[in-house]
Amino acid sequence: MTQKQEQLSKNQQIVLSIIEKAKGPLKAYSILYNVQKKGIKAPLQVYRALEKLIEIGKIHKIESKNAFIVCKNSDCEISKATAFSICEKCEVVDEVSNVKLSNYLSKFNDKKGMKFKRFNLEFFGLCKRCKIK
Amino acid sequence: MTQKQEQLSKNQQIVLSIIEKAKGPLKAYSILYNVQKKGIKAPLQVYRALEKLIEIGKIHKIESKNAFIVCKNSDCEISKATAFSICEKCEVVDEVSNVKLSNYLSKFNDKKGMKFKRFNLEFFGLCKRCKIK
DNA sequence: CTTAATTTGTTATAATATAACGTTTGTTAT
DNA sequence: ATAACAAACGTTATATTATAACAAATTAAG
Ligand SMILES: [Zn+2]
Ligand SMILES: [Zn+2]
Ligand SMILES: [Zn+2]
Ligand SMILES: [Zn+2]
Repeated sequence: MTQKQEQLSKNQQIVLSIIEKAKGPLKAYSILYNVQKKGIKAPLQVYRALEKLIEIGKIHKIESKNAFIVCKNSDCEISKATAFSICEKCEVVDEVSNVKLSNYLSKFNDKKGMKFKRFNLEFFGLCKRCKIK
Repeated sequence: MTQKQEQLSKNQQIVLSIIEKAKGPLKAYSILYNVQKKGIKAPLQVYRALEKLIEIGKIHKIESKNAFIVCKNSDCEISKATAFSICEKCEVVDEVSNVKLSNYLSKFNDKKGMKFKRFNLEFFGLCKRCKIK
């Protein structure tokens, strides 16, 4: 009987729950400070948990910010197709869930004969709130 | 009489020429080692040049690799719309130049009322050479 | 139980990037 | 030309992000 549902380890659970509670992306060392009371003492423990959580699609890394955010789309086809909107002023980040966009990019083919397995897209601009001000 | 063509400073020229000569993306400290014979001694001198070169669209940052590559599309509308293909095996990086893709993404609108000014897209996969092996 | 794989704990260090300061150089307008 | 301003420079120190290396503990499977 194959275990389909990945079982998270203790550290993985701790790190995930911090990221889930956060309103926006968290940086690795900010996560570290937040979990030190729970027994996680070293950066590596955080980074290892992050690595696994990304791998199984529970969280994503916002590359332009070196920060980590929970996946809001039931695990994004295991992180193969990710898109985010990022406000350049207030830094609010939101995961873009648009099937058309996702399909368009997933089907996109390079002229050079390269077959893409994965993409990450980051949009930048001003969010509704910041536009008004 | 307004100076339309940006004139690069000495350090900016040095850093740009290193990046232009490179076959792929270069990391900041690798650039630093390469230019130490030319009088640039400190990381900040490199980072400042990189910042300006990005701003004027001469180079781009590959966010997932923390590396810098020359723009191959006559300065990419001043870096407002960038896309790259990245081989996960040999790490070769290529700038994707596709007008349809660029238009599609430039016109993409968020449901949340956010107007995007800029995007960066990174595709991952195996390049032609690496697929064969 | 045994073996292999994963996860953990720990120390140290590598790699990436910016703060703060004062100086120099380049541009613009008088 | 020179005063005023902005941009670029040089330098030192430090902050931030991430991984190497190794041993111990835990878990999953046969
Ligand atoms: Zn997601
Ligand atoms: Zn905002
Ligand atoms: Zn370009
Ligand atoms: Zn390749």
